[in-house]
Amino acid sequence: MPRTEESNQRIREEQKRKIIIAATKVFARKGLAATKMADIAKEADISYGLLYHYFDTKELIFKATVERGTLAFERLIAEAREQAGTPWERILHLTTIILEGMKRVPEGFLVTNQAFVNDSISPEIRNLAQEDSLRGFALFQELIIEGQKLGQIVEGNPAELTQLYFACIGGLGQALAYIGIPEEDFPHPETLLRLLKP
Amino acid sequence: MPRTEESNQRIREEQKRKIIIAATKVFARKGLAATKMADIAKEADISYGLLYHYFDTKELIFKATVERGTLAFERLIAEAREQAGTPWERILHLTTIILEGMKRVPEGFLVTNQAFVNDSISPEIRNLAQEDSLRGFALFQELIIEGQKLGQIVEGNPAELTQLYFACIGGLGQALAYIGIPEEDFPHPETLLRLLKP
DNA sequence: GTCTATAAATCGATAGAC
DNA sequence: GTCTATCGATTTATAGAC
Repeated sequence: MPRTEESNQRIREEQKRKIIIAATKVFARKGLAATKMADIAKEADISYGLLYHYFDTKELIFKATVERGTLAFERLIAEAREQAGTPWERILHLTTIILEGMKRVPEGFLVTNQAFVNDSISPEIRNLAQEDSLRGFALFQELIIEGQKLGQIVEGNPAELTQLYFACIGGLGQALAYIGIPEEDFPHPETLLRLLKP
Repeated sequence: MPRTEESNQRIREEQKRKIIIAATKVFARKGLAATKMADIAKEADISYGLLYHYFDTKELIFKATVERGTLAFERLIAEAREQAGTPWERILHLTTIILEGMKRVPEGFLVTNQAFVNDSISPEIRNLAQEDSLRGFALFQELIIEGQKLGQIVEGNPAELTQLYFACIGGLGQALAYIGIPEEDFPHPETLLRLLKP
C-alpha cells in the first residue's frame, strides 16, 4: 500500500512539531548560539540531515519555537480578556494561569525570554517577542487602572506596578526552570499579588 | 628609562581589568557562546592576539567576569550584615543598594545570572555562581524569620518569601538591562517590599 | 607587551544513496 | 522521508615578528 499525499502531509506536520518541541527544550537550556544542530537532532531522535529537510537553517527552528511561545502567551491573554468579574478577580485569574503554565512547561516562556534578551538574535525574531510582550503589558495596565478606580488595587504609577509585576513573573519563570523551586516554596498567586493589594 | 618589574606588573593588572570589564559588557548582551574573541578585543580596544596573552581561553575570561560579579554581590551582603537596625530596616537597606547597584552597572549581575542559567557553562563556573547566590538566600531568610518574630514581616513560609523576593530582584535586573525601564517607572524599594509587609 | 598572519578545530549546511 | 558522509565557513587558538 503506497503512501498517499495526505499521510505524507501528516507525517510532515508531526515531524515538524516533534522538532520544535525538542528544539525548545534545548534552546531553553543552552541558548541559540550554544545549541548545535546535532543537539536538536538527538533530542528529537532523528538524524542530523533530516533536520534540514524540515528547516533550512537553525535560526528558522529558533523562530518557530519563539512563535509557538508567543502564541501560547496570547492564548492566556485572550482567556483573561474573556473572563468575567472585577479587575482584581481577572488579575488573580491571569496570574494563576500564568504561574500554572510556567510550572507545567517553562521552556516556551524561557525561549521567548531569550529572544527578548539576547543581542545576537535577529531583529525580526526579537520584534516577534517584543510586540507580543507589549500587548500583554498594555492589557495588564488597563486592568490595573480599572482596579485602582474601584479601590481594589494600590494607588501609584500604573506603569511602575506593571513593570514590577512582569519582572516578578519573569524572574519566577527563570527561578522555576533553572534552579527548580521546591513545590512547597513555590509562590502562590495571592503571595505575588500582595504587590498590588491596597 | 627601562621598564621596571613593577611597572610591567602594573600594566598587566590594568590590562586584565580592562579586558574583564569589556568582556562583561559583551557577555551580558550576547552570552558566552555568541560572544567572539574578536568582539571582546574590539570592546577592550586591544588586538585579537593580545587577549591570549592575558587569558588562555574564552571560558577563562568568562570565569573572571563571573568572579567579579559574585565578589560584588558578596560585598553587598557583607554591608547588609554590618548594618545596624531592625530586620525591616536592614532589608530595606539591602534592597535599596541592590536596586541601586543594578541600575548603575547591570552587566555584572547579568553575567552571573547567565552562569546560573545556561547549561552550556561549565559546572565549575556554575558552582561559583550558585554557591554565591545560596549564601545570599540564606542570609536573607534569616532576616525574614527575625522580622516575622517581631511582627515586621508578613507571616508565611520564609522560603517562599525568599524565593519570591529574589525572583523579583532577578526579573527586575533583566528588565532593567535589556528592555530599559524608564526612570520614572522603575520600582522603588518600598513598592517591591510590599511583598513582605504584614 | 603588542601586533599580524596562520593553523586547527568546530559546526552549519549540502550531496547523494537508500 | 530518512540516513551517512563531506564540504566550506567561521572562529578559537597559536606562532613568530617588532
